[in-house]
Amino acid sequence: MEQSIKSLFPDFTSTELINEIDEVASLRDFEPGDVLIDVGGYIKSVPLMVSGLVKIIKEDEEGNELLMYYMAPGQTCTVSLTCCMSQRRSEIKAIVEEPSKMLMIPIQYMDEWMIKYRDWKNFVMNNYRSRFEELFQTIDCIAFHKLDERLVTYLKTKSTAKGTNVLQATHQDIAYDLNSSREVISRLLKQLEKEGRIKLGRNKIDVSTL
DNA sequence: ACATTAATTGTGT
DNA sequence: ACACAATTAATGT
Repeated sequence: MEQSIKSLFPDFTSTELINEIDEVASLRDFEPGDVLIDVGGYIKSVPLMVSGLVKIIKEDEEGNELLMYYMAPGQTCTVSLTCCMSQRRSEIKAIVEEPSKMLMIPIQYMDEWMIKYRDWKNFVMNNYRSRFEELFQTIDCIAFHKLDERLVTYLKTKSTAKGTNVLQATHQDIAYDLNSSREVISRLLKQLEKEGRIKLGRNKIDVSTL
């Protein structure tokens, strides 16, 4: 246990911190479709990702979604950190995409750990930085690039996040993530296939040649 | 193995 | 964006 925490979260250097995590955290399993946190919700525990994949989306009043970024093993939910520190409600929704395990840490430890453990603070800050970078990239993509380029970026991001070249998704799923329509995605995918950049199949997209 | 049906994908307007 | 056609996978008989 101790070893796996160390290798997953290299930022944790002090044994006191690791021991305390070991003590107060509970390991929980999540299934695809589970909602970690919804818009407007408060949070009671901060998750440390051990395995799996979670997607973070922004949702507007009409229920239109937009993929923000993925949360992968070794990371934490930045939003839940801000939420618990300032007692604010969540602006986003987190949906489990692949069976996942996470260490749940009750939020009452957060304030204390920030002061007590330098390495915890580092971890949180590093996490912030990488999340911000990802977000900037996403914003850049939305603001300055056409949908076809966004789609390519999306496919690349998704395949690295999932660690596979064959993505399991319907055109509709992708359309939701990019806040577009299914027909448009179908046509763009078809185009990419014609260009020989991907291979299409029902419910799957082979991205290995992208 | 075949028919039925639901889900996914393709296309024209 | 909508309507509909075509194709594919899943399921029952």
